[in-house]
Amino acid sequence: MTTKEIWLKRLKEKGLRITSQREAIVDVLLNSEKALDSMEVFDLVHKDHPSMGIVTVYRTMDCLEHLGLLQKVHQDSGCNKFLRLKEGHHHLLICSNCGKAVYFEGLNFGDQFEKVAQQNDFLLQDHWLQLSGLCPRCQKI
Amino acid sequence: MTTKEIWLKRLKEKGLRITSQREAIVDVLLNSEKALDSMEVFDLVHKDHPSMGIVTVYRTMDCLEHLGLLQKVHQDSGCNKFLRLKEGHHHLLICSNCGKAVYFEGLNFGDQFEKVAQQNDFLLQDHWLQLSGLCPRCQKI
DNA sequence: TTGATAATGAAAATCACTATCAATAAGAAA
DNA sequence: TTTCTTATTGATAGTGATTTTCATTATCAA
Repeated sequence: MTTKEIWLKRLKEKGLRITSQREAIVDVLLNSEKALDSMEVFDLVHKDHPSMGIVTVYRTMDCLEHLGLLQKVHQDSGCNKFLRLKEGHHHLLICSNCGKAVYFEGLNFGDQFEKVAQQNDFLLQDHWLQLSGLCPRCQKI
Repeated sequence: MTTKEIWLKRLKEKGLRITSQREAIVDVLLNSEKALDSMEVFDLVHKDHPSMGIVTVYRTMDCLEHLGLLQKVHQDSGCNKFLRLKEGHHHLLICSNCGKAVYFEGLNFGDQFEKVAQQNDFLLQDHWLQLSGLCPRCQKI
């Protein structure tokens, strides 16, 4: 089962309908290696679906986020971009030039974070870690 | 010299003027233990300065950010909140309930971050780490 | 094939923020 | 202190991104 099929199945399970617009938006999101905002998705989708309205993009992105398929990514360039969410625990490495996003695992600072929280009498709930730099391609430019 | 005096001196050094509005805004920011957005600052300042316009708050916050006295803080509740910036390298621990923000030091993951970047052929430029949990007060509620 | 209703697109409304501009006030110089 | 330059202010209008509304359309279960 492809990722697209999984996503569409997820929509169906919630009683939501599969429309050609939603399929087109999902296609764009699954084929992008960087986080996209609604306007960027709209522009990309518009080529094949000239009649699609921007409002449908906003609504669909929102819907996919609520289903846990997309996540918001925070960057200096804005906090309204969405990236396909990867299952499990991981962090993000983002190219500061082109926006390419890579999930990585292997770092586990849980104990240290817990210690810092205790030192400040906080009850730790979550953490947020993101690395930024230049991806291989952008280093060569 | 109080922090307020330092901030006002900083303004003066740049040829900027000390106005009663700016003083009032600085007071609010220095007395807040959580990050505030412009509207929140406006509401707090408005009590003593009913004639102050929201535009002045926007301008002053912007100005203080450029002077390196304030920094933008990203949270689920919004990415337009400002917090007084602490000098040196540090990270933030934020209460998910009341927003109280505490700077902490002592964690240095530079080497590990560098390693992850190399594994992905990225040239590391920056990192962003934030812990969230319940502050002492909010744990008791 | 039908029918209930979810989804769509267009337009209007809202929101946060920015730009414009005449009036005001800070503060350096006289 | 008074004067004068000009930074700052507040009101207003303007902008761009997102949302709400609503009549029309399309999905999909029966």
